[in-house]
Formats: sequence, C-alpha cells, structure tokens
Amino acid sequence: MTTKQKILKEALTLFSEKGYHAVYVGDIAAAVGMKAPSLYKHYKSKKDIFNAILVEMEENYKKQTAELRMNGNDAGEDVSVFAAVSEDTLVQMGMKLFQFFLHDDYASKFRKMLTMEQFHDHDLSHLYSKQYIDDPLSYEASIFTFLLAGGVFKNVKPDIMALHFYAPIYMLLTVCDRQPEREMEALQLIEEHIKQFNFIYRKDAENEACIDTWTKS
Amino acid sequence: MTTKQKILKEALTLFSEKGYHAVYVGDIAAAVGMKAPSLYKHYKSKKDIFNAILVEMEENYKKQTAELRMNGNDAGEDVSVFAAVSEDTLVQMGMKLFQFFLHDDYASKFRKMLTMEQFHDHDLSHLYSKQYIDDPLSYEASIFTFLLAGGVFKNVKPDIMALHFYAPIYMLLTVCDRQPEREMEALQLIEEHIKQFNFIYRKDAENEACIDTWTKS
DNA sequence: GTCTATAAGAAGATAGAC
DNA sequence: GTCTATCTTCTTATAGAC
Repeated sequence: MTTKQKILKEALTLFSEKGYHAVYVGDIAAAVGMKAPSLYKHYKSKKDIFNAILVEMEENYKKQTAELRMNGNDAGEDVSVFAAVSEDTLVQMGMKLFQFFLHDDYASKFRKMLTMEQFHDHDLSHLYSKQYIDDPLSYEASIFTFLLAGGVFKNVKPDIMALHFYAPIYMLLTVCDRQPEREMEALQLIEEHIKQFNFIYRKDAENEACIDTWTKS
Repeated sequence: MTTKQKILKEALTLFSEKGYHAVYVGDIAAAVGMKAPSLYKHYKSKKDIFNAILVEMEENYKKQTAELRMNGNDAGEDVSVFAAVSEDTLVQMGMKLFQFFLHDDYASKFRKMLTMEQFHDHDLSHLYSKQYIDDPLSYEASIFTFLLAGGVFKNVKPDIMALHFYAPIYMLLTVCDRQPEREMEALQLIEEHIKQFNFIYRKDAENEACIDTWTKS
C-alpha cells in the first residue's frame, strides 16, 4: 500500500468518525505516522484528500455493482427458471445485503462519512441517494420482476415490492451505523421482516386451492 | 420572541444547513443581526447554544408526541370500534406522517442537524434513533395492534407490520431532506406503497369468499 | 445589551534544511 | 519524502467603553 493510499485510508477512518470539519490535517498525518507538512507532498490540500476519497470509493463502487449485477442477474434468471423461490432464499438475500453493507470496512466508513457530509453540496446529495437508495431499489426491483414472472407472488408492482423489501433493511442499517450494539436486534427484525414479507406477498395455498375450486366448478 | 430564542432559531437554521463545525459564532450573530461578542451575553459558548437547542427541541418533541398519542389512540380506538379501516384512511395516515415530518420547520431542521451530528456522541445517537425510528415504530405498532383486533387484516405481527408501513416513509423522508426537488416523486411512491401495503395485508374478498365456500360445503 | 478592540490559540498551508 | 520553523488566517472568547 502506497503512502498516498494509506493517507486516504486513515483520512476516511477519521472523517467517518468525526466528520470532515472536525478532523485536522495533523490528525490524519499522525494516523499515518508522519507530520502534517509531509502530507502536502502527496495532496495539495485537505479538500484534495476528501475528493480523492470520493474518486477512489466511486471506482470501488462501480466494480462491486458490476460484479453484483452479474451475480444478481444470474440469480434472477435462476429463480425465474425454477419459477419459484423459497422463503429461505429471500431471507438469505436480505441478510447478505444487510451484512455486506454493514460490515464491509470501506463501504461502512464511506457511508457514515457521506451521511455527515450529504447536505454540503448537490453532488454529495446525489451520490448518497444513488448508492444507498436508488441503485439498491432498482437492483431489487429487477429481481422481483423476475420472481413475479415466475407466478408465485401476487400480481403487484415490482418497484413497490422492492421498496417494501429494501426500506426496512436500509432503515435498520442506519440504526446499526449509529448504534452498533443493536446489530443482533436488527438481524432478528430483518429475519422476521422477510418472513412476513414472504407470507403476505406469496399466493398462499388456500387461495390457490380456492381458485382451483372455482376453476373446476 | 426573545433574543435568546432568536439566537437558537438562527443557530438551528445554520447548523441544519452546514453542520455544527462549519458554522462560526459570527455567522450566528450576523443572522440574528448583531456582532459575535454580544452572543456571549446570552450564551456562554457555542456549545452552550447547541445544547440549548437540544433541550428546547426535546421539550417540543415531548409536547407533540403527547398530543399525537392522544389523537392517535382516539383514532386507534375509532377504527377498532368500526372494526375496519379504509384504504384511504391508511393513505391519509401515511401522507400526513410524511408531510408533517418533512415540512414542520423546526422538526425538519432539527432532523437534518441530528443527521449530521448523530455520530458525535452516544446521547445524540440515542436521541436520533428514539425520535425517528423507535418512537414512530412503536406508535404505528400500537395502531396496527388495534386494527388487527378488528379482523380485517391477516394475522401477523403488528411490530413487523409497523416496520413495513413506516420504513418506506422514513427512507423517502431522508431522500427529500437531501433532495427536496424529489418531494412529488416521493409522495407518489408513498401513495403506491400504502395502496400495495393495504392490498397485501388485507384479507381479500376472494379469500373470504373461498373460506365461506369451504365453510358451507 | 451591544459595540470595538484584542487576546489567545487553533488550523491550513508553505519555506527550506536534510 | 520527511522534518522543523514559520506564516497567515480564521475562530472562539474576553475586556472594557458606551
């Protein structure tokens, strides 16, 4: 890891804990193991460090979503082929989403930093919404579009179904960001959330049987 | 409005726009229409102003939730008496919750300020979770407990039902906090969310008819 | 209670030796 | 590339006149 990278890493850690304005150039230098003036051989200003973090994290994000989209679409097609998805699969899908977002070191710190800096300019607002709201919703909606085609769920709007699936996960994620001690509670809630989600959205046996009865009479 | 109150009001506005550390005592003074040193006749430090905002907003919050709890419980009992609640009532409930949270001037600014400062200490973390997550969830859960007793909804856990109802509203609220231009889009989504929420949770006509058929045969 | 003047120190950034 | 020394500006806060 180059010195430039190490500076970004330590700066991100500090920014995610205290916010941009509460971190001083000397703090970053100390975390890297040098004095403040040395930083200026690598970055021309404090703001420059912040911008470099944005650029680096946006590259990471693009790589990860590219991977996820490949896996995701495969998964989507799989369940479409099977024309069914078990409750357990849904639970695993939600839990994995939550755990990755929460525990990936860079993702987690970057999200906390963006949470604190999101109101400072239009680009940061847009970036936050894209990464934590719009892209996940769009990803989930594409999955549910596949699942709905399978016919095991009620005929509803996939984008609203995605909202119902993702919003509780997002909300509990923000809870754990500020209160990490509530992770177990959050995981328990997510499991119950997805089981109930599955229960209310799935065409149930009685209903199917009922339609069969009608069809035959 | 006393000078002390005016200082708090302007400080809250500035803190909610730029965050505590990015606002200087001189900025607050200028907003009030005085010079920085004059502020120190009313508050002994910048931090003291911040703390006074917390105290004042917590008092407001207690009053408002006390009112809401009274109205809320009345509403809850009403629907329980009628043993039914229309889709429209649910939509109105969600829309009102959203619009109040979003447009109440003090509530809105305070939420943005807390969003930026929530990681700075344990008390602020707790306060944010209480006001924007735990209390609203608990309030909605008590309403759904009433509604479930009415028998028009499927037999599910009211706290998870509250999560499904509130989480999308909360998430869209944070979107509008950072991108106010998306309010119409958010309102549209909330309406669709609640209609679909009503559709999937309500014991539907076919299902009822089906059970009738079975009961008779 | 508000002001001008100013102290006291913090924080970002640069100069120049090594 | 890193350091010490230093500059400049900003920021909180106080002193004391009015």
